Amino acid sequence: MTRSRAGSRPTMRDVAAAAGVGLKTVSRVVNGESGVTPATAERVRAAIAELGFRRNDSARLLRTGRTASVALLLEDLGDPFSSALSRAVEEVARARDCLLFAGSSAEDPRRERELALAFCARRVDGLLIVPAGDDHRYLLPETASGTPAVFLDRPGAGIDADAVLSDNAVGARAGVRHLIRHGHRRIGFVGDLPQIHTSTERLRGYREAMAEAGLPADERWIATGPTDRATVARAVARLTDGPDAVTALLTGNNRITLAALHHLPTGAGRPALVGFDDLELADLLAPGLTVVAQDPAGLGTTAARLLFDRIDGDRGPARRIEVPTRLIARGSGETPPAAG
Amino acid sequence: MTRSRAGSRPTMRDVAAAAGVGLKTVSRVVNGESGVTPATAERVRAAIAELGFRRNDSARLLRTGRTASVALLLEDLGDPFSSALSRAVEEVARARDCLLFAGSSAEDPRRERELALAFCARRVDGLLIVPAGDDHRYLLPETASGTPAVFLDRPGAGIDADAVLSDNAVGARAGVRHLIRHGHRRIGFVGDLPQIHTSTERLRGYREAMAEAGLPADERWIATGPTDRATVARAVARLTDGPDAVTALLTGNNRITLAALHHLPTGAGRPALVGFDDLELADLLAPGLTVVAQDPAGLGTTAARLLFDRIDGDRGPARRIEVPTRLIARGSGETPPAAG
DNA sequence: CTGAAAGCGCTTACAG
DNA sequence: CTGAAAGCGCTTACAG
Repeated sequence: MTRSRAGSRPTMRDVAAAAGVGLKTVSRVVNGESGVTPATAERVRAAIAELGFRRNDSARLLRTGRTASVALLLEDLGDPFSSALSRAVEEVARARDCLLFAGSSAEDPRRERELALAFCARRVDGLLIVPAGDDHRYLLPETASGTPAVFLDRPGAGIDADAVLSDNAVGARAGVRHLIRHGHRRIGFVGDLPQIHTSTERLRGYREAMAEAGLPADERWIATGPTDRATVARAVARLTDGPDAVTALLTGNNRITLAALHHLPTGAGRPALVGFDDLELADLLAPGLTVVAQDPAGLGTTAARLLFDRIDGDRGPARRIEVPTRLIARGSGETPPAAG
Repeated sequence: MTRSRAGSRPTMRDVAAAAGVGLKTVSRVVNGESGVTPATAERVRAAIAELGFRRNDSARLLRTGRTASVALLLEDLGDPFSSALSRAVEEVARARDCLLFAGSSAEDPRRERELALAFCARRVDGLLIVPAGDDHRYLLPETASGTPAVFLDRPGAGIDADAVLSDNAVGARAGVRHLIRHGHRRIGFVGDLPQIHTSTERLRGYREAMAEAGLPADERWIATGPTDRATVARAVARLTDGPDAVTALLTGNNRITLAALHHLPTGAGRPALVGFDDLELADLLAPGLTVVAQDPAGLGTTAARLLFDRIDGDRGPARRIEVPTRLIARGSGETPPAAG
């Protein structure tokens, strides 16, 4: 080994010296450019192998002006929704030889901002954001400087940017219609905090379905708030108790559905249930869990494609794309209303 | 706006010109270094605000020699195990102001290699790998050049590197002991392909538990192979049928457990079941699913800490750390053997 | 076919 | 307190 300094990596300059050629010739060989005699190329390749040289892409990209990377900012990289979405984004990025930075905001707006700006400082080619905060004006200088951003799952606020969303209202409406079709009239909705966009949209779908069927949507049948187990348990208990108790429930997301499943009575007295978001094992429960399934992979793929269109120079007006949800009937949403 | 060129980002040089100061003074203000009069600093800050300047960290890091990023190479970013692991790694990285590249090998050794080398070419400070291939000599030049690698879930091959693994044999042994304790004597094992390290280790644990209880481990009770639904269904049918049918099963991973749950008879005739890997909703099944749970977050945290120790200069011999698994009894593993 | 010079956007080492 | 020069490891634009 003729390494200049041990522990530090050889550079093109080292290779050039070892092969007795100019820097540019090494660059030509490394990049497969034409105009190098086979003999010279061979000498260069030998030097590369001997030194264990690998081109520093960070340096190359600095010169080139792009970074061949995009950033994906999620709520929580560890939840199934985020991870299915990430996987789809990765696949699109990969087809473009683009690497992926990933990070979680942990639902903290300040952390979202810090991470997003850190990615911008690295000069990622584009940004995919599942927003936690409700003010994204901090991104205005970045998008104005040419770093496109696409919002996912929820729209950005205070910024005119692309957004790729589930058709939340349509999906919730479909879920409630399904319950109505199975004979339910008193249907409850348990949702997330009202300041969350998806929560509001799903509640809107619930109201629309009730209205179009000529059913009242009694405010006592609607509960929105934190989604921890205890709070949801109380909400479920309230809605399913007393003379005006609901006979069916639409639960507004994954966590709420899980909490409800734990606290709902089992057996004949159990209200019908449709959950928003699919769950692993949902088909193995008894009865199987009927859900309005989102398509996280579809969201990821759509958003990533849109982002790359922007990176490629699409300057059209901001778009909002809705990705369809799908009702999957498995049993829990098809039980008839209990007598009463 | 006095931007030099629209669409392209302002640089420190632009800021310096706008503020009428030298480049180095801008650098001082941006980095919060001392030795700038308040008045000068104020002029610089005004120029920064007016131009919408944000320091290019990629350029800074090129000069500095590190990249403040690590790469996480998973089997599939979209599966729950990977995503829980990623989340833990991210948290450790974040505490070090380090960004995270993430990628999936999709269990393709060639893709693993491509991605790993692409990360090395970006000069990540370190590499975390859940290996797909069984030959990692391609990494030798990289680790020799000072990019540390830590293997996760399975050890690397052909390279003397750190590895952080689940205590697979111990966990499987605990699962089988649990079944024995509940009266089972004929216990089956359905595992992944024998060339997979975790599969072999879990099978070893199974054999150890049988041996220490003085029970035969009839080869007809052991099935290893692909983990698609159909293959597992056939294996389960074979093991649970006939006069020598097993009364209990240890399923060697998540996918196998799911397939088994779909194909096992329900009700009284169902064999007892312990699954390796926990599943969401496992406690809502009837009976609840008894599992040997891995600790993906623990794996991620441990591996990330080890990696940063290496990045910080720890040159000690390669370590192998085993992260404990945990038996969670929920019902399916506590049913007594069916008469016969 | 080959290579010296300049530059990507910063920081480092140094001089005033 | 301030800044001009050199350099991180490459590519670009150009000249031989």
